Amino acid sequence: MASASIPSNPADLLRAAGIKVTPGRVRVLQALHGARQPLCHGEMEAQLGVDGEAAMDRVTLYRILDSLVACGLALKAVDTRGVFRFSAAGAQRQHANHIHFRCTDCGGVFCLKAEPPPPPTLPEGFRLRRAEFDVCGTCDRCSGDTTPLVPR
Amino acid sequence: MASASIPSNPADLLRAAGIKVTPGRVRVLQALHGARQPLCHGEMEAQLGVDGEAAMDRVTLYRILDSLVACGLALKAVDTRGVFRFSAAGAQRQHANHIHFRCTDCGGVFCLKAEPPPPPTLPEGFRLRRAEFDVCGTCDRCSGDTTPLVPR
DNA sequence: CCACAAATGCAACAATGTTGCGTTTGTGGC
DNA sequence: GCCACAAACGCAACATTGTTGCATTTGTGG
Repeated sequence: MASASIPSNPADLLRAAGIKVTPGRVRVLQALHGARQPLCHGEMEAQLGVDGEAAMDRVTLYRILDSLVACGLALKAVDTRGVFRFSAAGAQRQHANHIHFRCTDCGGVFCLKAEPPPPPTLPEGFRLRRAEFDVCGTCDRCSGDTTPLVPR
Repeated sequence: MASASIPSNPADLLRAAGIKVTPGRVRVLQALHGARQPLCHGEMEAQLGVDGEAAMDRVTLYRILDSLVACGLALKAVDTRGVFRFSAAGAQRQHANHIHFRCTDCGGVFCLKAEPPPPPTLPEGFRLRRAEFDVCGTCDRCSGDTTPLVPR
């Protein structure tokens, strides 16, 4: 097998990003890539404990996550409860060109066909970093059966 | 002047909502209505201190905010730093037909001229509750002076 | 005006995230 | 393979934001 020009295993990703390859970082990156949705700090701690290895220090985990975000290998966001959630960068690339629908009932995320709207023009001096169309409501299953969902 | 059928002062709003009218709640509701953007707990504490009256107990403020949310007089959301922000219910109506730009640096919210994009069509059975165009980056002041903002 | 439930103030606690500092470890150079 | 050094780690302590328990005060209906 020839050497991969597009690195995909955690160690290579870390090397390519220019930060040291440590067991902790490899484990965290693996966990992020294996996750089907962004993980918060606590979930990640639990996840890592399952590996059979000793649980990682809380602060170290925070620092690893920060370093991954800083070098672009991970993304940081905040959920509705105000907790930071981390996801592997690149995981969202496949989710680039369509809109997501979030079910507020079951928490599920669904991909819509529609293209995201173009970013708006900003006033002088403003810099756009991210523009996201946040669409939420209830999915087909959750809409159907029970919840009247406070129409007020 | 006839009795108002649409109550608008804090005390009447509280009465109409069916919860006790207390000085604290009136003050908080006034602050919320006077605010040009959602306030976090700390900002509200500061705001209330300015009134000349004694600052309110931290826990009491939390509970007042919760009670206002519970009876529908206030709305609770979470900002990018993971902090809860509260706004007067109805206050968002005047903010309905344009896009908001959120500065990730100073936390400020700015109103853009552009109209919000039309809501996407949903698959069968899905119910839309909210569609919001979330635009963020750095405002003119924060973009200008200091931060290189990790261009990497 | 009274009684009672609701609201408040205080203290303590809980969850999440950060800082300082001494020790360990990955990495480049030999 | 070995060394030195900076980066990463582990630990302890701290900071911020939000919550819970409980005794006291206060708004409201009668």
